[in-house]
Amino acid sequence: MFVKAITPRDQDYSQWYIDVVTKAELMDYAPVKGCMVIRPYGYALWEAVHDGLDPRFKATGHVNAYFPLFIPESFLSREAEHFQGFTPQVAWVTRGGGEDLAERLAVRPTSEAIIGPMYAKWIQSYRDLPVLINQWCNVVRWEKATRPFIRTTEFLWQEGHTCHRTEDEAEAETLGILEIYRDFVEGTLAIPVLVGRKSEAEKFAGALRTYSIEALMSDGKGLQSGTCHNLGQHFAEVYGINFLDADGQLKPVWQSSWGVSTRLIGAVVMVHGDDRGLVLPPRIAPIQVVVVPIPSDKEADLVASGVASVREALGRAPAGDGLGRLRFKVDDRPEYTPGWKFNDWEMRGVPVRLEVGPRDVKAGQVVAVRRDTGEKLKLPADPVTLGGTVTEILEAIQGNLFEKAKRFREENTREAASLAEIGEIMETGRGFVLAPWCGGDACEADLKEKTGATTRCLPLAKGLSSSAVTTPAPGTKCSLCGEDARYMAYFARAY
RNA sequence: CGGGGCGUAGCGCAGCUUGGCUAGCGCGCCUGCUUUGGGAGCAGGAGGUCCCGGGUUCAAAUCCCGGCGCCCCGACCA
Repeated sequence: MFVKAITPRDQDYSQWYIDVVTKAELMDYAPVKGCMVIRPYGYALWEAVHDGLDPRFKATGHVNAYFPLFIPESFLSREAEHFQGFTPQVAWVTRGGGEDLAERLAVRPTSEAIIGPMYAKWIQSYRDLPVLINQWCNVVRWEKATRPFIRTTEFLWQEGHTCHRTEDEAEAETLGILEIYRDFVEGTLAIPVLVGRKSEAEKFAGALRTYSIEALMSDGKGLQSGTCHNLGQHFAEVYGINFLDADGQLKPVWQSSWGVSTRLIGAVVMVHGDDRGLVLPPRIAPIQVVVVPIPSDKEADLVASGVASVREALGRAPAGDGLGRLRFKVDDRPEYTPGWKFNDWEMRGVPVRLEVGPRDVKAGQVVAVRRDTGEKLKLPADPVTLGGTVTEILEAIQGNLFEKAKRFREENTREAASLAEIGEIMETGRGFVLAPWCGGDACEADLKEKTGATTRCLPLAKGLSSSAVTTPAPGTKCSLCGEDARYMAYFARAY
C-alpha cells in the first residue's frame, strides 16, 4: 500500500474526504465548532478561484466594494421571506464595548439587507443604472451539521449585487453571470455542471427565480456549486431602491444577486480526488510541477547540473492557462527520500512530477509522471523544448480530468418514469435522475421524504441564451404523482 | 435537533472491564553517522495539567456524578 493514511473511498467516503483535506493540508479544524482554518495550500486554491473569476466580473463591467459584517436586525427583518429563510442560521451580536446593544446585530449570512439600504441612498435616476457591484468577503451561517469546505459555519465567498432598469436586463445579468460560473467551473476547475433553474422550494429566500450550476461528486451526490438569483423588485420595494425613469415615473429597480464560495474547493476534491489523495486540475494547482532530484553521493554534481538545467527550462515556460509562468517547485529537501516525496506530492495532487537522477542526466532525459493517469514519460532534457512539452502535458491533464468527470456524470445520469424507479436509483448507484415533473410542492416533498432526493434544477431549454426551461412532450405525466408534467427536472441526493 | 463515536506527548492510539509498579506504543520532532530511482537504517535524546469540576478511596487515566468540547451519520441549509 502506498498512501496508508488515506481511507479508501469505497470503504468510507466521508472519512476519505476528511483524510484528503486534512492530510493534504488544505484545512485544519479550528477551536470553534464548524469553523476551519484554511491553510496556505487550501487558501491558494481559493486565490485561484478569485483570480479566475474576478477578471471575468470586471470584464463584464462589475466593480468590487466592501460592505459591513454587521447588519442591524431591523434591516434584515424588512423582507419577511428573506428574514424567515435566514433567521435560524444567523449569529447575533448583542453586546459591544461592555454594554448591551440597543439593537442586536446580525453577523451577515448574506448581504442583501445591508446593501439594499445603501443602494437606496445612491440610486436616484435611470442614469445611475445599472449598478454592478461585487464583494469578496466572509459570511456566517450557524449550521447544525458542518463539513470542511462544503458547509462551514463561516465561509468565504463572493457576492454580486446588481440593480437594473428593466426585468429583462436583470434576467440577462443573472444568466450572464451563470455563464461565467459555468465557464470557470468547467474550464478551470474541470468540473462539468448542469445549468438550470431551481424549483420554488429550493430557490433563494426572497428571490423571484434562482438559477444554479449543479455538479456530481464521485460518490453520486449532487452539489450546488454556484447560484444566481433574479431578485425581481421585492428587495427594491422593501428597501426603497427607486429611480426616476425617463418617463418621469418613480420605479423600483430590478435586482440580481449571485455567489460562489469556498465550497468549490470541496467540489474539486470530491470530483477529481482518488484513493491516493488530491488530484488538482493544472489550471488551479498552486504547484503544477514538482521536480524531485534523485540524489547520489557519488554523482552529486551530475544531478545538480541536471536539476539546474530543468529549473532554468521550466522558469521560462508558460503555465498554460494564460496566467503567466509555469508554477513549479524543486523539492531538494535532503531529509526525505525520493519515494517519500513521490507519495507526498501525489497526495497533494500536483499534476506532474519530474524526476531527475544520475541515470536521466546521463541519458539526456527527464522522467515525467502524470498524477491523473500515473503514466510515466521520458522527455528529452532539452532546455529549449522541455518547458513547452511540460505545458502540453498539463493541458492534456486538464482536458482529461474534465472528460473523465463528464463521462462519470453521463454514466450516472439516468431517466426515470416513477417515484419507485427514482428510489431504486437512489438506493443503488445514486447520481442524477432526469424525470418529468408537475412542479408541485407536495410531490417534491414526498420524493424527498421517500428517497432522500431533492430537485437539483430544471434544465434550461436553450442553454444560457434564454431562461426557458425544458418541457416534456405534451401528455407526459409527472413521474411522482401522475398529473400532467410541466417540467423536466434533475433529481439527486445532495450535500 | 435526533442517533452514534471520541477526548491520554505534535499526530494516531493502547491502558480503563477487575483502581496500585517510574503512564506506554507507533509515527513525527532534535543530535550524529550511513543512506536516497516508490513512505531508509542505526545510535542517542526531548516531549504529559491522562478534557474540566466535584465525589468515593490509603490510592483514580481507570469507579461514580455533573459539565465542556469535537467528529461522523441523519433531519434543515450554499
